[in-house]
Amino acid sequence: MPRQMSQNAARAELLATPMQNAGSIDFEIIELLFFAYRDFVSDPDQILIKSGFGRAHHRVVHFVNREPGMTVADLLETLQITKQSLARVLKQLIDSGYIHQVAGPEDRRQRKLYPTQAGRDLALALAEPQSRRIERAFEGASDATRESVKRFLRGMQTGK
Amino acid sequence: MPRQMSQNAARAELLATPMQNAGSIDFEIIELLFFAYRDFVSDPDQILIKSGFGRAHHRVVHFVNREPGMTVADLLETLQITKQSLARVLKQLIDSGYIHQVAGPEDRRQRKLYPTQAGRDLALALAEPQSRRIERAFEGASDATRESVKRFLRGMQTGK
DNA sequence: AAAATACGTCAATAAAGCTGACATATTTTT
DNA sequence: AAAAATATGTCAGCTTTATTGACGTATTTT
Repeated sequence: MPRQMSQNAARAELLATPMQNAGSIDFEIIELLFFAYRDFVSDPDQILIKSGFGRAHHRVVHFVNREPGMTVADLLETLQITKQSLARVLKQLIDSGYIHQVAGPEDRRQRKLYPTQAGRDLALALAEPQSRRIERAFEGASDATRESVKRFLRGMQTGK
Repeated sequence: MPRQMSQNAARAELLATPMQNAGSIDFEIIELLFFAYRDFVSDPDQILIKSGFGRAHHRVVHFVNREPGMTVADLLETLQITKQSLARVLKQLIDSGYIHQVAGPEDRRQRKLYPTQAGRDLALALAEPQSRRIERAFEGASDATRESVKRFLRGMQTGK
């Protein structure tokens, strides 16, 4: 009987109705973004496990390859993490020969970051399955549709 | 002179050319997805810090609200994490009164999960800024465009 | 009665982030 | 020239979120 009562008391507070698209909130697209990104990063994650690297290494290798010569400060800004968080990951990539540092030619305090050939190869290998997944998602889509998706994704950024 | 030489040796391996859209790989959209998701989760993150919760709690609260009565196994499948990872987060949410468990009516081994009113309120509060951001990204877009974006995001999922 | 299932939990570990503090080299400002 | 600011590196300690492996309990299925 006491157990029965506490169960009833609890049940009284519970909501059994699904939270649905209400009050102008589109829960469906919120979930779609979650699932899309979850699977999007799962591809490179599998590859990275073999090298002993993680998602953080992927991001660094990617952006340094996209913009060789970027500084540590640029990278911090892009990734929106702290200097100390980046330090460990960056050091491992430098020690492993994927990234090199060069003192800035004008401002010698700066450390400009460049990929090695191994770093370029790694970045390409990681991008490939992601690219395949994106192509699959775009299958049959027009150029206009592709542009619409890109415009949407750009609009999702805070900096715009 | 030795310093000069080692610098030259290093420079020989470096790649100064940006990794651009080549070999059918669209790096731009890969980055757009990264930035879009980075900012998309930053909104709820700010709110969650106040409650002492994290991103993991958000995901659990969201899905339990979306599908009240889902089991622990359902949640593990959805989030694609391990039972032990979920355990701590779920326990905290139950102890804090955001989620309740009820033994399954047919299969009493199951623990069906339901939000409390506080849990529903939290899920809504977290979804609101995300919804605003999505609306901003869709500003001026047609219904057809919105559908195209959703179709793309669906296509990004492994399970499809 | 035995096996499988759903869940909970203990222990140990790792990756990735954080804050704060401080050091060094270099450039800019006063 | 001296002082302040900047770019980077590093030390130490901490937190969150995840992992694997092992084991226990209740319940259902075989």
